[in-house]
Amino acid sequence: MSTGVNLKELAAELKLSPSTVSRALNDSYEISEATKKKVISMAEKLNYQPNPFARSLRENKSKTIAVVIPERMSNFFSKVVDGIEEVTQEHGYHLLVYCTHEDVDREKKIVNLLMNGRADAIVMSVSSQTSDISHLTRLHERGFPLVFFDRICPAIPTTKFITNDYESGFEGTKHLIQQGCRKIAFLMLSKELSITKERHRGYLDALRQAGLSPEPQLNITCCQEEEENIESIRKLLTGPNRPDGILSSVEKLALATYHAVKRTDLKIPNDLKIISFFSNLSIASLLNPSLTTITQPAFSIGEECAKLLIKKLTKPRQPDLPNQVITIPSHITIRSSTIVL
Amino acid sequence: MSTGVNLKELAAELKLSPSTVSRALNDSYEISEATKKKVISMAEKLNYQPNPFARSLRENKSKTIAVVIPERMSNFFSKVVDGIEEVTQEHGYHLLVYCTHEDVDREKKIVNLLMNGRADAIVMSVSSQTSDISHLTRLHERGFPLVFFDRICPAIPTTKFITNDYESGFEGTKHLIQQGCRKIAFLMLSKELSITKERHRGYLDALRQAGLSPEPQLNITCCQEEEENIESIRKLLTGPNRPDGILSSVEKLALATYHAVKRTDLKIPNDLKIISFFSNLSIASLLNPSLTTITQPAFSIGEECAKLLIKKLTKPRQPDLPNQVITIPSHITIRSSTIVL
DNA sequence: GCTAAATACGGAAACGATTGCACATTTTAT
DNA sequence: ATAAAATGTGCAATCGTTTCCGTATTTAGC
Repeated sequence: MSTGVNLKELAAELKLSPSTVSRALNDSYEISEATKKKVISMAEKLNYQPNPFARSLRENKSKTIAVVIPERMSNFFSKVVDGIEEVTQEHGYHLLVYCTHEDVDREKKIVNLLMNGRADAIVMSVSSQTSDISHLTRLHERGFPLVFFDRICPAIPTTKFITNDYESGFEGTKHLIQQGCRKIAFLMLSKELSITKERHRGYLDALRQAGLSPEPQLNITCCQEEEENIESIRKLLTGPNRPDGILSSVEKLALATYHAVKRTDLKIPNDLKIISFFSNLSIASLLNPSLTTITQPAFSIGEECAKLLIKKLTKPRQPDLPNQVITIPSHITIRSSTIVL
Repeated sequence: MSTGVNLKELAAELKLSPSTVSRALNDSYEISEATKKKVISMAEKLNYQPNPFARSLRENKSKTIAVVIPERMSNFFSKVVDGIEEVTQEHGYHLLVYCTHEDVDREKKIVNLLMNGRADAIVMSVSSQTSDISHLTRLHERGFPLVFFDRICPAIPTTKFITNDYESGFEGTKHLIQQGCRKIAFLMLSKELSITKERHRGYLDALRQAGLSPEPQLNITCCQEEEENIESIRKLLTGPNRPDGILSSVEKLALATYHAVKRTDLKIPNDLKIISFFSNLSIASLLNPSLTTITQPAFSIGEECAKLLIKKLTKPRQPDLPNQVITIPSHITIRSSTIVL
């Protein structure tokens, strides 16, 4: 419906051939400065816009990057996408954004759809339900540029961007121990997730280093239903084996914990201390009491993913994306949820 | 790089012509069931994926919808996009998502980029800085399918989806008055915004109905810098003309108000009552005190936008999008920030 | 003054799909 | 038995670019 002029019409108007006009617009050395000027001014006058599909078809690239995330209602993922957009937009790239809602089947469908070349690359964070990664290996084996961030697939030999999950888990736990906690629970979304594994490893090592023995009942695997999570945590908090500290490996479980605590007569931080991976600093300081957070550099992670891909896609003869894990450190901000005054 | 088989190769493999194969895959009546079977099974075997750009070029449609929002870090906009994706995905549509960061220039650039047909339609919420809407009228005049939601352009004759802003502003203010407020401030992002105007109109009418006179100094226009907003609000709260109630027309300003209050020794709800348009229910109830909210049906808004566009784009001879405003009502949830026990 | 190179441009193929038209074969109608 | 219609398939144009060639004109070199 939005049919402006095309190259042929523009050429006819200029009494030139389409090939000349195309070259002029692409600033080819074969075209004289005089005709370049004429072509450009006429193109502007007629508001010529090259058809992106014709170009994509011919050049076999779409100037589009697909972003696949498990949820939109998360400060972390929103910031990552902002970071990606910040650098891709400068280079004229467009962003297709897909949300899996933590559903592997949806993830597979999306990935399979993307195999037809609609996007030149994918940057993704896998769903918490993803254990079979055949759809991703297939994609990668076809040579499709793919980078992971945060929730990565270690088995796929490409570049991954993460934060220092192990250290953060370790330091977070250590902080709780230093504040006097002896029974520390670990909250996670899924055991499959790379981030859970690493953060949990840090948690365990910190416990061991302090001479505390890990208790399996203190590891809580949550689900997608907020209400269900709140109840699981409430039961934990009112049960016989009540923790005195909580390390939450994802943002939403910290909020669930606050909800759960409201249903008990426990007080944070006196009866329970909590620290969480959390990206929404404004909210963290407004919670009551304010939440001690491990803040991931979400925006930077997005930027780095995008920079790498842009380099790969725009420079002439780039090698495959190297199989490496790039770590951008998080930082801990201590607030009231772990400090008894 | 991800070059699978194309139609010609698939046809060669089957010893058929490309046209026959194309028709078979598109379930044309001209092709016998026998060959359809053969073609389909071979297509699956070779994992044939039609090239989306060739198809788009030929059919002059992209199966893509562009979404333009002012920010990603907002529960409201995230939910709207989720709603849009929910219905578009079913119909095989893809979503290009752009964020203007409340910047008109970025908005114009994005809209101009979209004029080349990369997307079949646009669904958008304008930036708070948008007063010149020439880029949008141009788009619409070219016949480009365009729908607005929440922050709409009343001057552009197309379909817009909003919530009952006037009534919500009215009822919210009325609620504050019923709780004893006499000096009610109104917080907004920009006077230009459709939502500000309507919500403010409701606010003014509620004041008048209660015999209260509106005071211009109680209308606070905020900006993009959270810290700056917090300080403006703090000054308001500690100044000589201190309000005893606040109606915040957007989510982020409610949070800024909570921050500002923390810097004073005022107590919510005793010294100050607050109600806000707010979509993150989980957070609203965790704030201290919990926040009385006007909740917009974000997901439904997204769904409705998408349903309308899908109908327009997939049914054969659809008329232009009608010039109408469709209202989906918000609802007020009273919590502690407006109720003195 | 004649060849060689440089300059500036046009013609046409190609990218991968869809589709109007033609055509051969079979079926139906008379 | 023959014309007409129905069926199943192929050829080739088309969508709007880019780019490989080819070529005409000018400039340079000796």
